[in-house]
Amino acid sequence: MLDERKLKVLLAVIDSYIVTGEPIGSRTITKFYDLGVSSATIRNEMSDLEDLGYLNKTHTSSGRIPSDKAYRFYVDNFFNNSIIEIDRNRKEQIKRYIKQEYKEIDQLLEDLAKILAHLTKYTAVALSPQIKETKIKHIQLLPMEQNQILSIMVNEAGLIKKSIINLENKISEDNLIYISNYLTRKLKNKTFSELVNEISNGILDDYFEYKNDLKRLIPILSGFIEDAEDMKVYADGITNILEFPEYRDIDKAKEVLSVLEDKDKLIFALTNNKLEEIDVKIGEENSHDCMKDLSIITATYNSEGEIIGKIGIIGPKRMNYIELIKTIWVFSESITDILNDYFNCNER
Amino acid sequence: MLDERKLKVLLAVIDSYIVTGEPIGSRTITKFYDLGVSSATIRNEMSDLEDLGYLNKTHTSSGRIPSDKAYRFYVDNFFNNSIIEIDRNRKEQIKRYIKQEYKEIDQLLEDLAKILAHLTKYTAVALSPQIKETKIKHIQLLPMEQNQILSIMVNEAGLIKKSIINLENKISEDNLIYISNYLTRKLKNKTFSELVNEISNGILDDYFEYKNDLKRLIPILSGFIEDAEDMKVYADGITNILEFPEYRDIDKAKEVLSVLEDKDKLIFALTNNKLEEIDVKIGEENSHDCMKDLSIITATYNSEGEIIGKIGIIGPKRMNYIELIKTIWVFSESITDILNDYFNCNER
DNA sequence: AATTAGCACTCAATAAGACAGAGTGCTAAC
DNA sequence: GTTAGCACTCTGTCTTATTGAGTGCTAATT
Repeated sequence: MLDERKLKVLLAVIDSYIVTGEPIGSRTITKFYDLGVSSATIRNEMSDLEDLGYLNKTHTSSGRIPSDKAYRFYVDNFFNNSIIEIDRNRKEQIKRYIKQEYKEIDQLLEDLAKILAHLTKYTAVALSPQIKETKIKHIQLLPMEQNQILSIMVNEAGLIKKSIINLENKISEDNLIYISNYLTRKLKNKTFSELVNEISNGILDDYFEYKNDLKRLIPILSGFIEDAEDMKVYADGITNILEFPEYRDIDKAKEVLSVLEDKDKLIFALTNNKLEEIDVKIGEENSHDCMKDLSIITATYNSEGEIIGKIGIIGPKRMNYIELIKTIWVFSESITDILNDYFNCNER
Repeated sequence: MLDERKLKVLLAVIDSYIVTGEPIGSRTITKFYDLGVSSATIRNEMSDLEDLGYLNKTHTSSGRIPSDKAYRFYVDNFFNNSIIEIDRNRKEQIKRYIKQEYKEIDQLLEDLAKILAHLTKYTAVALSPQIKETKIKHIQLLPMEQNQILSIMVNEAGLIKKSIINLENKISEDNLIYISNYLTRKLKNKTFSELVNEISNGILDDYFEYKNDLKRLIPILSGFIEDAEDMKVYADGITNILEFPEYRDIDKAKEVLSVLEDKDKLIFALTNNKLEEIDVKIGEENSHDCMKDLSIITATYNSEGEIIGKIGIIGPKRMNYIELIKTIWVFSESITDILNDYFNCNER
């Protein structure tokens, strides 16, 4: 579609703009990129590229900057999974940071977001597992004082969802233990969202000696499970954005920072895309209008072969996509590894 | 110490600077504050106030701005607990926001920080209970797969601390239940930090049939309790700071935002003061150098009559201390109320 | 003796003009 | 098809002038 020279010119513009953040003109290109033709020729090519939608101008006599289409073209053509020979060194480096054993995945994600932000100088975000889609490993009901019971559910990621439930009548401790075991046996390895269905489909309807007690619990448990929807997102390095010259202007900065501070918007940005290992959303491709000047790269992480969460970076569209994709890939792999090493509480 | 006219002038300067953020001169004071004397007189008074350390100039011919000493004087003289007739309306307003029942105090704090930030247009911070100083209400050990056990501790604030522990040899389920009950009986209503002491002092040394199993657990539990130190802090409205004209300058903004984004610094700022119901730190009074241009107002919240956490707001030193103190007071009271209503799992 | 009018002086912010630098687009020559 | 050359454009920066809000001092007034 683009002949070789046009391609070279386009890459030169992208490359230059990524590092300097300034529009680049034809003469500067001839000076810094060896294309073997004069600036006038470059000028003509650039004019063509502008007509084709790959380049923009900031004003009539300015140099050119890449359009969203140009970045998309760049990413699509110069990134493919083969590029990612897992960078062992970098992976080791990350793992060195993560010395301590993590008791909770949330702490791990928070720390990793911090490291990722520090390493890339962008804003890093991490989405904690969508509880609904993780598998239950253990259910336990515990007696508290009065008529309160504590319900605990442990999932495959070691994440523990717990709640204090108020009942009208007391259930004896022995019964609770019995019911716990029964529930665990019946529901183990189902996801939380399956669980809600199964309960209403009567999976728990067979004969069971504490059935009456169980019946009183079920509506409470279901309700409790339904609000397992709440996802958590960890963001770090929000202020890194201010280092970019495009946000020297405080009003622009305000606009983008308030988006980055808004967890709902972050969650939306992280969930509203395909569940691909690596996903890149450039500018206008973001469904949220407030993010049309930003790009976001996300990678998924897995537990037991299932995608359970995401980690990503957000920044101005002008970013070194290929490098960042590599970095984030390493992070997502590291999370998956760590989940397998530390949190797995299942029959290996 | 200050005669009445000086006091009036000082209050005029503070009042004006709080609302405009601009240095104020003698003529402007005569125009907007009715002091019954000419600008020349005000000028002389202002010069005196400067000598006394209450006012500063930004340059030789600028108007005056209040010094830290002036704010301190203002807060000390015009705030006393009697000012706070609890504003019932505002309290009801806040409680309306908090309709849903909270299962976890952390969620409550996060939401309240958001509301407080929204209401005040400052950065709001909330410190979750210092686990070490809260009382244990329940201890439970649960068997997982293989040699893992799950340990759960519930405290008075409904906050649940849990951990997966790897053991070398399995402990039977019955034994675990027995041990759990024993631990709960022995350690209930002690704080986590007392617990560490008591364990090493041999509180668990009396005869107990599963003593051998217990012995294997104790070092693990102690270690686990010790890192209960990690406090969580929730911050919201960080970007509100950018609305203040003093942070039009991006470098100043960067400086302060990176402080507000740094959870360690926030925790330090929230913990490094007296445990008073209301504490106000103005500029230089903050021990951290990076906060010398900021003020922070904190209020404590209680559970069972014991202070267990704090909520606060951070902003430029130019803030309406009295109003904000009132607001934050209402918030801290609301948290205390909610903790008593929802989370209390003790023998009332 | 305290207050005030008057005046010289200062500093910051703003606006206007000049100018340099990097760029485009077009035309004519190679 | 390429390129040299040139007129033109726009931004950013530098200088200079001007205005406005302020101070501090002195001398006159109450």
